[in-house]
Amino acid sequence: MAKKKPSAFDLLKTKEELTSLLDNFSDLVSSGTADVRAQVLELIPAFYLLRKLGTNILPEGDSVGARERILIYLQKYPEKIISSDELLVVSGITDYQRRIRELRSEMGWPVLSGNTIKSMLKEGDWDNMVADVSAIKPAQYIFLQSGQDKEAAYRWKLSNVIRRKNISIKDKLLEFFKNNIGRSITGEELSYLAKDATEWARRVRELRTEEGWPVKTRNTGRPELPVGVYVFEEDKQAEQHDRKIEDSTRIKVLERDHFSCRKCGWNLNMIRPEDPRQFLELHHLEYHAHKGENSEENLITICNVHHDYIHKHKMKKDQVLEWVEEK
DNA sequence: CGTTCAGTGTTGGGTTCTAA
DNA sequence: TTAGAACCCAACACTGAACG
Repeated sequence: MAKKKPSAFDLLKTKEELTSLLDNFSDLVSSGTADVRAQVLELIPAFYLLRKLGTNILPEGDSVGARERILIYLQKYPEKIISSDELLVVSGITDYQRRIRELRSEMGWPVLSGNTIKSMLKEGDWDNMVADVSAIKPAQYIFLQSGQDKEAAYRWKLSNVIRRKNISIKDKLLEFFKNNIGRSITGEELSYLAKDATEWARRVRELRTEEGWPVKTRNTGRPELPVGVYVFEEDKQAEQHDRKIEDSTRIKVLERDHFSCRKCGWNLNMIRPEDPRQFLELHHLEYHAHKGENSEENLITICNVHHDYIHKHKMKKDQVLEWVEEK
C-alpha cells in the first residue's frame, strides 16, 4: 500500500529532463555532423521519459498496471468517443489494444470499439443507446455507463476452462449450457467457446432438435428474446420418442403434401433471401408434448412462417385443419 | 471501373518477463 | 514459483491509392 505516489513535482522534473534532452537533440541536429544512428540513440531516453509523462498524468500513475490505467481513464469519460491514441498515451504500452480486449471480454467491462459496435448493430436493437455509437470508427472506443457485467466475466472464465477440454464441440456447448441454466447467452460467446465461426450454430440446433435439449431462442419458443441470444431452460432432455421423426415417415408426409406448405403452397423452389419462408417443417397436429405421435396421420407439411403462426396462436388440431383449407 | 496492393487496426492465439 | 503484465505473431477486415 505504501507505494510511491508521484507528485506534481515528479511530473515537472520529468518534463524538465525531457526538455533538456530535446534541447541536446536539437543541438546535435543543428551541428550537422551527427549521423542518423547518433540521432536515434539520442532520442531513446526522450522516448522513455515521454512515456513516463503519459503514464503519470493519472493520479494513480505507475502504481497500477497499464490495463488499470486504461480502465480508470475510460471510467472518467463515459459515453464519450475516445481515440486509440489517448489510450496509447495513458497506458504507455504498445499493445494497449490487447488490454482493452481483456477489459471487455475477460472482465466484462462495457468497452466498445468501432469493430465490435459494427457487429452489435447488426445483431441487436441499439435505438435507445445514449451516445451515438454508430459514429464510432475503428481505432475509437466508447465506455458505456452500464457498468461491469460480472456474470459475463464469469461466463468468459468458465468458457475458457471448457474450451480447452479435449471433447467435441457439441459436448463443450452442452457443458457450457448446463453451467448457465436460465441465463441469456449470446451467439458471440458460443462462437468463442466453439473456436469455430460457422458450425457452432449447427451444433446448437442439433442439441435442440436431435437430442432434445431445451435450448430456446427467439424463433424456437422464446419470442421475447433478442436476436442472437440463447437460453438453456433446464438440465432435462426430452424423451427419445418425442425427438426423432423417422425418415420414412418424413418422406411419406412430404410426398403426400407435394413438398409444399399446406397453408400457402410455398415450396423450396420458391426460396428467396428476402422471403422469411426458408424451411419446410412438419407440424404435429396433436402436439408431441401432449403425446402426439410421429405418424403420417399426425403430421402435416408447413413452412416455417406458418408453423410459427400455429404455435404462436396455440392452434389445436381441428383449428389447424380448418385453417389450412382457408386460402 | 474493377482489381491489386500497401497500410492500418482488431482479434485470438501464444510466449516471455517480472514482481511478489 | 507463479500469476499477471507485457510483448509477439498470424489472420482477417477495411480503406484508399495505383494500376491496367
